[in-house]
Formats: sequence, structure tokens, C-alpha cells
Amino acid sequence: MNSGNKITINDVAKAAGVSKGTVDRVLHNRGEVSERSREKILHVIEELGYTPNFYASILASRKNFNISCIIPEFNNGEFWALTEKGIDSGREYAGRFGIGVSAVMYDQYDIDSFQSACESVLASEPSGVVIAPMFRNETLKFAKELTEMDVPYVYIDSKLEEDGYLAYYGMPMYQSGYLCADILTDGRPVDKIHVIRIERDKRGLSDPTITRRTGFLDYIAEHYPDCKVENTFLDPKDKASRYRVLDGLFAGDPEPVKYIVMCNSRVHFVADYLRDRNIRTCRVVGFDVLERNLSALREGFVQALIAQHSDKQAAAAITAITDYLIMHTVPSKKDNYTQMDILNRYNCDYYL
Amino acid sequence: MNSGNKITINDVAKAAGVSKGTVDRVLHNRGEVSERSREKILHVIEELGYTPNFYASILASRKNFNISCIIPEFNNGEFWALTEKGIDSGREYAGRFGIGVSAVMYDQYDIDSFQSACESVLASEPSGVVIAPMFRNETLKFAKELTEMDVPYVYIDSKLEEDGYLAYYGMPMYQSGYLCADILTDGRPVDKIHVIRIERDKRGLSDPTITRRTGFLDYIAEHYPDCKVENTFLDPKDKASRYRVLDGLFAGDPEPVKYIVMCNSRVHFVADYLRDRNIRTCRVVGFDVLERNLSALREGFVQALIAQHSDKQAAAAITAITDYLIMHTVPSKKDNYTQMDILNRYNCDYYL
DNA sequence: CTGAAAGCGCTAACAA
DNA sequence: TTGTTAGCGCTTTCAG
Repeated sequence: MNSGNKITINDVAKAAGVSKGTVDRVLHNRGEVSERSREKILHVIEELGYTPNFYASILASRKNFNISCIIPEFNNGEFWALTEKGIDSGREYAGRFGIGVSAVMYDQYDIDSFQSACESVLASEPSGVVIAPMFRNETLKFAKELTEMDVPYVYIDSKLEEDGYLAYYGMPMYQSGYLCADILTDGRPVDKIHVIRIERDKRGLSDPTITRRTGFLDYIAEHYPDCKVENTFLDPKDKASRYRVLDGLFAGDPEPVKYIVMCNSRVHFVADYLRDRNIRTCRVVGFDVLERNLSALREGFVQALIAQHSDKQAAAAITAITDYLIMHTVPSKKDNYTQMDILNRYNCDYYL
Repeated sequence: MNSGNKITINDVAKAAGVSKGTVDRVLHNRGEVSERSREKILHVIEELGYTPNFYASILASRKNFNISCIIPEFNNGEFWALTEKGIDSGREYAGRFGIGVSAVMYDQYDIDSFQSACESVLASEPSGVVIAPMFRNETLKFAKELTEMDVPYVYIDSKLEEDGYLAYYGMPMYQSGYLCADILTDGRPVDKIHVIRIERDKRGLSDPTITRRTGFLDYIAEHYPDCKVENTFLDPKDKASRYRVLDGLFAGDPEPVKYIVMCNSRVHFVADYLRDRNIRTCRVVGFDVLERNLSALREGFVQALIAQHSDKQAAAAITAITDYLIMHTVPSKKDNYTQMDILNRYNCDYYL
């Protein structure tokens, strides 16, 4: 790794009594070397403690690596925007090695768009890919093709159960729900909790936060078995409808609404409502540092946010592939679980 | 930054009608170039969008950069151990560019040792230094000398009011105390809080956590003006004495001890006592992720820890200097305040 | 199967 | 003040 050492490929060649061309051949396993030479060279390398200077290597081999990132498309201020920032900083790192990084987006509610994203990436013959998977079977198929083409890939956000990937960077979803419940209840008994969810209209797509919600519910069941949990569904595209539903919730419930949680990044839907109705009597907890969530946190309409550095995940993914491509190193850990950050009004301004 | 571009110093030379030697001269401001050529070259560089390939640059100039880090010495498991880990990962990064990184430690209770650390670093003619300052005047003097020698330096942990430094990476101390108070009180009125402190015996050395304690007290005064705050001092080197003092605290106080805070990293002193006496009725909050603090957190003798990635600070410092040395970039932000992490038993295992 | 040689883009003498 | 030249350590033809 350290290029500060002095012994070069020339030293090795000399010591082994061959030319550097031959040394290079064994270094890169491109055959055509007699067993005798190979062994001799390997031995000398070992003995001298030779490590290649990959700056010289990069310079000499004008290869053209490129990394593709496949993530859901998004609007400004949404969850995946942060991931894209991470891609940007990953791109800067990779760029230093002359490696290009491109992002291709898909509609997370549309399998076809995911498939065509994968196809177009495959067609571009990437040197490596990072992928935030949403569709299980399609991803599995894609992963298999990548493996066959011998291109390394790393998962971010979530991963599948196959294990051909180079690395994974994501949040421990179950634990994040568990933690969230502790933060919401403040470790004290609670009578009733309202879980606000998003209507997933199209084609019964799987809910990516189901594992998190399970963690949340498990905590409640374990600590406060008597606590009631009520689900309420909001339409992400229809503000008026959301207000109607929430009005119903606040008016209709015999006991006042006190504890509210959302297991996805849209807690600002609730915060907006509370702000407009000037309701400050709820304890509200949600996830992720969208700008709108942060505002709600600062203004006191949300008490806490569980956050993760999803930008770092993307950046780490790109770094991992870059290092793999350039210096053939694999990440020290294959599965990397991001820390879960607890944000409140007093520490949120120092986040990001 | 991106070396993927194709235009080289040769292209520039050709387009400007000079030789690459001359281009190199203006690139590195090493004079001896006519105003005419300089302007022409600068213009061409602009026009072509030339950016240097610093791998070639590194390769060609076999410079011998080295970075020195000056931090307090420590025992296993103490606060500064984490910083050293960060130095290690910074060393890995710098090593890729053939830059060596060395750490020199000083006794944070001994000015002389700090001075001699500085002197020895100065004598080694470092290319850059990162420093965790503990002694104001001596650091100021040191900084001045570095500036004169034209060697870049970055502060970690805390910084001084002068501004010759390249960057600073540290925690917002005041805010961390403020946050801590919020966590300790859980946002609810409290009658009395015990602030446990460390006896600073020698020479009345300044307490590095005083700013943090101020933040803590300000929060309490602002939110709960009637809350009593009592200071208790512990001897870091004498366990028996600590137990005596704490026994006195728990026995002597008319009202039961309920809220305990320590503004430094030694909350494990309190936790050890509580564990031994099997006291589980206190809410205890402290700072930093020492292994002993984490155990206490897991076992429930400490309810929360405010933490920072001090390893990242050191690593970032080294990265900043490396990038400055190699590609002449300055950090995008000069003062970098680390995020403050709130740890409890449910998220601490995913930290670090 | 192997060696020789020509670069990769840049730096740093050394001449001029 | 400037051009020329010899490398830095490695990759990659191209001959043998």
C-alpha cells in the first residue's frame, strides 16, 4: 500500500535474473511464464518485500475504468438526494485515479424502469457498479450477470441474501426501528402510539421499511405489551387528503393523540400538518435528515430524528470499488452497518 | 482534480509556443519566466482546461514529505487512543502518496514535555503538522514558528484564536454541554444535579472541558433556574478515595442522588462505583466512547454518552495536509465541527 | 517463453 | 529567461 518503499520492479527483475517484462507478467498473472521463473520471481518478491507503486502503474496503463451507480430517482430534498451527494464525493475520489463515475436512476415504483436501468448499465460495460436494490428478483438476476462478466458490485442501502457482492454499506433496519421506539417512548410506559404510514398504491410493491417497523413493534411489545398501536395511512401525493385523514385522527380519537411515529423519511407530512393546525402536544419521531424534517425538528414539531449518513454509504461504496480496481484491495469488512444517529434540536445543526 | 482528462503539459506547451519546462515553471511559480510567457501560458491553461496529473507529478518528483502529529500520551482505552487510531488511518492515506506520518506524544500535565515535543518536531523539519493543543502560549509560539518555516498545520480537538492554521477539526464544546444537559434531564424539570469533576492537582492547569461545563450549566439555568447543581471532585489516580467521596455523596445528601453528569471522558469512574454498590436509581450521562464507558452504557449504569468521532478528526487532519501537499488544495471549510452523537444502549453497538 | 524498448505526464537538472 | 534531456516505476508492444 505504502509507496514510500524503495524497491522497484527493476530490483526484483535483477535479483531474479530476468527482465522486468517477465516480472510484470507474473505480477498480473498473464501466463506465458515458465514455472521456474515464476517461482523464482515470487520468491524474490517475498524476500525483498516488494510492493508495486500503483501511481506508476496507473500512469503507464492508460486503462479506462468507469463505475456506474444505480439508485432510485428523486426530487430535490428527498432521501436519495443525499445519496447522490455521496456519489459526487465518491466521484471526486475515483476521479483522482482517472475513473469516471456515472449515476443511472430508476423509478422505484416501476420494475420495468429498474430493469432497463440494469440493462443500460450492463451495456456500458462498467468496471464496477454500486446498486441500491428495490426489486429482489431482478437484482438477483442482475447480480448474476455482473458476476459472470466479472465486474465487482457493491450494495448500498439494502442488500440481498446472495453473496457475490464486494461489500455492503447500509443501516441496520431492524435495530433502527427498535431504537426509534426507545426514543419515542423515552423509556417510559405509553398507552397508545400512532404509526403513520404511506399508502403504497401501485402493484402492491413491497414496503422497504417493513423491517424497521418490525423492530419498532417488537420493542413496544417487549416493553409495553399493553400499549395500543394504531396504523394510519397517508397519500404521499395528496395533501388535502392527508389533512383530512389527520383531522379525522385528531378529532375522532377518544383519547388525545400523543405519540406519533413514521418509519420512513416523510415525517414532514405530519409536521406540516401539526404546524398548520398549531398542535404542539405530540411527541413525534421520524427518520432521515431531509431539509423539511430538519426544519420541523428545529421548530419543535418533531422531537427526534433517527438518521444515517447515507451520503457516506455511497461514497464508501465507490471508494471500495476504486480501491479494488486500482490496488486490488478488498474492503476489510464486507458488511458495513452505518451508525444510527439520534438527532434533536440541540445537535442537528452540527450534522452533515 | 480529475486526471481523466487528456490534455497534458505538452499540449499546453505546444499551444503556448514554449517548452514544457517553462510551463512547469509557471505551474509552480518558480519564477524565472517572462511576463509574456507566463500570461500566454496561463491563458492557454485556462482555455484548454488543463489540470495537472499529479500521479505523474508524484512519480517524477521524488520528494520526501512527512507529517508529524502532536497529541497527549495516553494509556490503553483512554480518550486519545481513538485519536491514534485516526492517525493510523490517516497514515494509510498519506502512505499512498509516499508521505510518512509520525506521532509524538506529550504529557498533558507537563508544559515542558509539550515544549520539547514541539522542538523535536521542529527539528525534524516536517512538511506539515497536526496538533492537539493543551497549552495556549506555547502553542501560539509553536504556530508562529511553523508559519515562519512555511509548514502547514492543522488543529484537532481544540484550536486557538490565531488563524494561521490550515484547518481545524473538533467538537463544538459549548454546544456539547448544552446538549448533554438536555439528554440528562430528558427535557423535564429536575431538582438537583450532581456534576462530578476531576481533581486537577498539578500547577492549576486549565480544565479542557470548562467550555462544555459552561454550556451544560447555561442550559440548566435557562430551563430550570431552580435546579441545584452540586460539584464533587474525584481523584483520577485513587480509586479508594473516589469510593469514599461517592459514598459520602450518596449517604450524606438529604435528598437521593438522582442525576449525575461528567463533562469529561471519565464517567466510567462513576459507573464502576454504581456497579460495585449495585445502585441503579441514577440517571448518568457522560462523554466519549471509551471501552469502559461503553460497557457501563450496555449494562445500564450510564444512560447516555455524548460522543464524537475523534478518530475521524485526526484522519481528516492528515488527509487535509496530504491533499495540500500533493495537490495544493485547501480544505473547503477551515473550521470543521464534528457532529455530536447521542449514544444509548440501542445504538452504541453500531458506533465506530 | 522472454527481453528490449518505447512511452505514460511530469520534474529537475543542465545548458544555452 | 528558456529549451533540452534524463529519468520516476510501470505497462505494453514487438521481436525473437
